[in-house]
Amino acid sequence: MEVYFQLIGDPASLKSACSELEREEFIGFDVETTDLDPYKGELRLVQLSNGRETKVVDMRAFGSGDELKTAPTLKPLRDLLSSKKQTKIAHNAKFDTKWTRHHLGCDVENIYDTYLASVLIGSADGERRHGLADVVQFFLGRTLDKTEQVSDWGAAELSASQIEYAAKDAVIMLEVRDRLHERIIADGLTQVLEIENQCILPIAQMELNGIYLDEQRWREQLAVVSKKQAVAAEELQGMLSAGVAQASLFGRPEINLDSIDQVTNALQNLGVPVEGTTRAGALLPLADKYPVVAKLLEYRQVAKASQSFGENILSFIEPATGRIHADFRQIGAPTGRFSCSNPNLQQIPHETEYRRCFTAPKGRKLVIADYSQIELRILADISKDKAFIDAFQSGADFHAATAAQIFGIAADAVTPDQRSFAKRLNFGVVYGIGVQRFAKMTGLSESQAEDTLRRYFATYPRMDDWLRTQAKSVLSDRTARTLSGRIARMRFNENDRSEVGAAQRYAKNMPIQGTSADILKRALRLLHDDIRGTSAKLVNIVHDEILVETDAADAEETARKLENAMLSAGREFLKDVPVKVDLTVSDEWSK
DNA sequence: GTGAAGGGCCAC
DNA sequence: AAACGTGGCCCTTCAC
Repeated sequence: MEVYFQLIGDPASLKSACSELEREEFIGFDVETTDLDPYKGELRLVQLSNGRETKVVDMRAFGSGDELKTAPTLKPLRDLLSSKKQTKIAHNAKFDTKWTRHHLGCDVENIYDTYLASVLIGSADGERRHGLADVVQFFLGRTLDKTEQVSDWGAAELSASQIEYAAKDAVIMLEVRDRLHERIIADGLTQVLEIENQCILPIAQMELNGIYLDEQRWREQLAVVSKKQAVAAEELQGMLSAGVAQASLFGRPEINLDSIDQVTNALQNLGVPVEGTTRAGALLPLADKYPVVAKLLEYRQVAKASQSFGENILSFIEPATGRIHADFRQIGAPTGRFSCSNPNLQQIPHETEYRRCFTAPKGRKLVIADYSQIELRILADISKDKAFIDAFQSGADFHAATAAQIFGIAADAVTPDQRSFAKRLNFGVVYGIGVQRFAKMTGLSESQAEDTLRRYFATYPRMDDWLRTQAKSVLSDRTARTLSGRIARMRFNENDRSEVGAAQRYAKNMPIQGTSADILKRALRLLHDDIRGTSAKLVNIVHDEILVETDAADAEETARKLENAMLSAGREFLKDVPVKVDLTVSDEWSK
């Protein structure tokens, strides 16, 4: 395929190129960089295409480092990218957007992400890869050569092949979008794609913002845990060795305490009845009778703490900012939930000792907001169950209300145990819990558990209907959708009871979990638009929780904006159930 | 040496 | 143990 491009290396050419492109409705957009990390590398090329010809801007011609952010000669480029008039089509636009924000100093507006579009379509199609070359192959039936992607973009002189490659990636975006968009419309995915496209900018900004971790506090906590681990390891080693058949010539045989095989073996030699798994839930009943089991559980706990939440997380502190810039995958799960890695900021232990290490720097505050019982509210709204909705509308303690209903007592007579029981039941229902699991969870006999579930579902008959409908329709449909239209396809062998059961539970849970993700993403955009230009910075999200860092003086205003964004987003989806957000303003990520 | 799988466990 | 949904990280084990 012949590629037409113009290499741009002077202000006058850039200006005329940008005014040409201003007249376009769609612009293919791509960048080439010397690193994957905008805090480490250089923005080398910016490519803009109208689908016929590509403008390849050589950024070195306009300055280096921070100069680019303010260079007046780059204003036409900034204006074009931040204009809402033309749609900028990019593949995995979070990447290009981060580089543009950090090196050019502007936001890319009106983004169409062909990567996210392909992922959304793929959820309905089944497994497929979503790299640009894969998408081009699948949707256009053409082969795209990506070998130059990993070439040296820091070279003094870029080769003709490199520039041609750069141009090609941008020019093809328009055609890719056209084909993807036919499927987006046909599959009923326009609303969810809009939510995703609008969410890119907030996430790109959040990754650049990073979150501040008080290294000294973290190290203090780590020291405490490491010491506990050493003590527990020593004690456990001693207790386990007693059961090993023969001591070696060199004294007590060492058991690898992290080896399930070796530990199981040692426990069995001591007469502890372990078979199959050694996970905490299974061992807990044995802990009373066997001190060595209790010690193992203690060791596991501190080992997990010091291994998963120890020194390693400190290595993610970016020297340039002193903060942690994790990777967020916008469609991390088919339900639409985010996933997070390097490090995973969504799995920091809830204990204060850990969370309090994530702090606001001096003069700043953290505004922390989370949706209250959002998944149960979604279930109430989707199922339109009157008693369920009433319980939320009354504003009463929802779990206590459920307890009162299933135990047939007055709301003010509910004991803490009964409330806790109802809470576990409410959560279990969202996951499609069955009689057996519920019985084990609560210690009830199976017939008692069955009876309790029957009473529960009798209390909320329309919810029962909805769950049953989901379980039934998935058998023929093999799909489930959220309120935004996000779709997930299930693959299962209809003759395999456990696979069918899993698909049915997924069909119950996916619309609930996924609608929660829809709402959060919508909230992130509303928040982004409302805090732009203020001291407030998005720093973390954890499924139903948003953390914003702000100047202390602006904390109250930021809190109001965050609450409003979350409530508005929730109300766009939930028509019959009130949305509730809990807010905290603090110096650290804890209450 | 490296990578995948399995087990376990952290979050919501 | 698990017929309770979604992720990622750490460690061991084992194959290449």
